[in-house]
Amino acid sequence: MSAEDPPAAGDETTVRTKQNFIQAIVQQDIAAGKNDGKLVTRFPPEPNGYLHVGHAKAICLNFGLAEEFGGRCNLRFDDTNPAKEEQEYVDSIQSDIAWLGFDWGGQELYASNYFEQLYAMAEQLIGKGVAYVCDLSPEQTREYRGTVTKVGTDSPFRDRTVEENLDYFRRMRAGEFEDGARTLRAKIDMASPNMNMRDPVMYRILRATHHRTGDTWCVYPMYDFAHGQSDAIEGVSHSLCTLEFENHRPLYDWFLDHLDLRARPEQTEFARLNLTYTITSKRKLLELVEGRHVSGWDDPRMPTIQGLRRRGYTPESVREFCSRIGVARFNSTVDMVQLENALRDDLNQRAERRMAVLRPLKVVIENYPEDKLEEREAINNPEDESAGTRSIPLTREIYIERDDFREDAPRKYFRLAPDRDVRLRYGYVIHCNEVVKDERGEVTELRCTYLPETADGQPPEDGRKVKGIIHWVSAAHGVTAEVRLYDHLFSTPHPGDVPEGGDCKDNLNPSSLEVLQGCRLERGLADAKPGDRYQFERLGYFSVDPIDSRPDSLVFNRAVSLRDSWAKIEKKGSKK
RNA sequence: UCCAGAGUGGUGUAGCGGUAGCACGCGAGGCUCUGAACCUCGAAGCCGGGGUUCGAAUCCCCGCUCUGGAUCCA
Repeated sequence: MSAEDPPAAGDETTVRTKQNFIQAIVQQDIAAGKNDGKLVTRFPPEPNGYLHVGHAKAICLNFGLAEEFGGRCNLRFDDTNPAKEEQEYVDSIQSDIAWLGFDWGGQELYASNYFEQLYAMAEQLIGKGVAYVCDLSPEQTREYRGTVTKVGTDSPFRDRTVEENLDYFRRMRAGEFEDGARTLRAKIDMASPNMNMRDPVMYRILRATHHRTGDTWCVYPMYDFAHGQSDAIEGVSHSLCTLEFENHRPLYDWFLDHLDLRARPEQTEFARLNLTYTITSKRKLLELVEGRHVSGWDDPRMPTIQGLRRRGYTPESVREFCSRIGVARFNSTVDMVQLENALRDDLNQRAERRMAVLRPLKVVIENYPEDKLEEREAINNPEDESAGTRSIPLTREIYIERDDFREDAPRKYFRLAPDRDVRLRYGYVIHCNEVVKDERGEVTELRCTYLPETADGQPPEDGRKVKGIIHWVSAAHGVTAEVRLYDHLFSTPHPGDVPEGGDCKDNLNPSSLEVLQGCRLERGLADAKPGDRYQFERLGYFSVDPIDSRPDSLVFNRAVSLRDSWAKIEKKGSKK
């Protein structure tokens, strides 16, 4: 580059990297020397369900920040409610995070690790006179709390002495009282406009076997009493959570203020991810699984990490998606095509091309000798020369896609039709002479002739223009497989928007799954291994189902179709 | 009704007092042995009203709308 050259548009010195508001906060805090200039974040799932794409956003945020600023991100299971939590979920969550490509240092943490310390903190607050044991029943507690518009009423047990509270709390731990008989509450303000500050419960009595601590405890801390202190214990500097915890921040800070903790984590909230045509609610996803509307948490139609994984998504594409959608404080719904495009962009670069005919229609090339077999050279990936080439056999009888033939070709349709031409990808131009039908009038076979001079992309001698190019598979050499096509799980963009008494399940898309048998794949695909991904030319990206596929009966999942501008044209035409 | 938060093209996101940018989507064209990819061009936006200022998406005030908040859930 000569000295006169203007700086390139992408010049690093001229482009300020765009950052989201949390990156900005972190950068400022580090510059200001907060937490000795060290960033520590955490991802704190409750092990009571499978992770979904919304969690992926939080994971990418927390782990991504740690990577970017040379900090650390802890994986901490928020396991303070033994009634709901299970080891199975712990395992799946770890597997999902690892799949996404993040590293928590091999050492997962648990809020339950801190039960003893949290208990001591509770006694400390009792000692300070800011926590008390309350004998109100759950129902009474609710009544005394008031409503959003009506202030609460002080509990009659609010003014017990420190000694009395300590005694009761120790006996709670010792198991002297029934489940639900007493609670430990923070003495804050029953008239606070923030409901979370109306003497929130810190501990409840609950006899349930905990997945880690077994039966050693019968009192368990509530989320609010566990989360901030767990952050502090771990030296977390930035505690990122979703918007619905905004009203909890004063309480988060209150506990920290009243305990003598060295570290001072800071909670910042961001908007959770919503995606069109699906739901990101653990509860509702569970309903779909339990109601058998899907085959399981890993059904390829599910927005769970396991579902995306099985469908054929790459971890890179999910991370790229998370980076594209950004992070903000505004509740928003991201268009599903964003996710799909992230996958397309990734696989377009990396996936090898193959030919596959999903709905086969036999074509006999009448002037092609029966015993003739040509090996045609095909490019494995036009985006990556190093992927090389392969050879595919061409014979007299082949299969083409039913959709690539129309008896009555609409305007602008430039594939095969009676007395029309089309090019076989990597092969010759063929001309359709005759349409063979069965007694029901259904097209069963096409009789065609090929133009020998049109090999290697050469045009027909008579100057005819052939615009259409279609994929095909030799009838004698293809392998048969099952292919599963997926569409949106819900038929409406905002399935959660339902009228009173409605249910998002009313919006389920009845044709979200289409199973195709007898698909014909190019011969080399016989060796495809579970999880392998390919672009089936002109169709989309497909991967071998890791659960149901067998070497002798392959099952492919369509992860995402290719963009289809013909479908768009046709749709537009039919509207007019 | 009370508290908290948020409103920038269709969607998502930058901008932090000085000509409103990016991505996807959309439209038009080009290229192409994938109607893909790629390239070019284009349409489209600061919730409303007042103020402060030479100058406001940005600061102030008043509205409007949306989201969240009453589990011994997280």
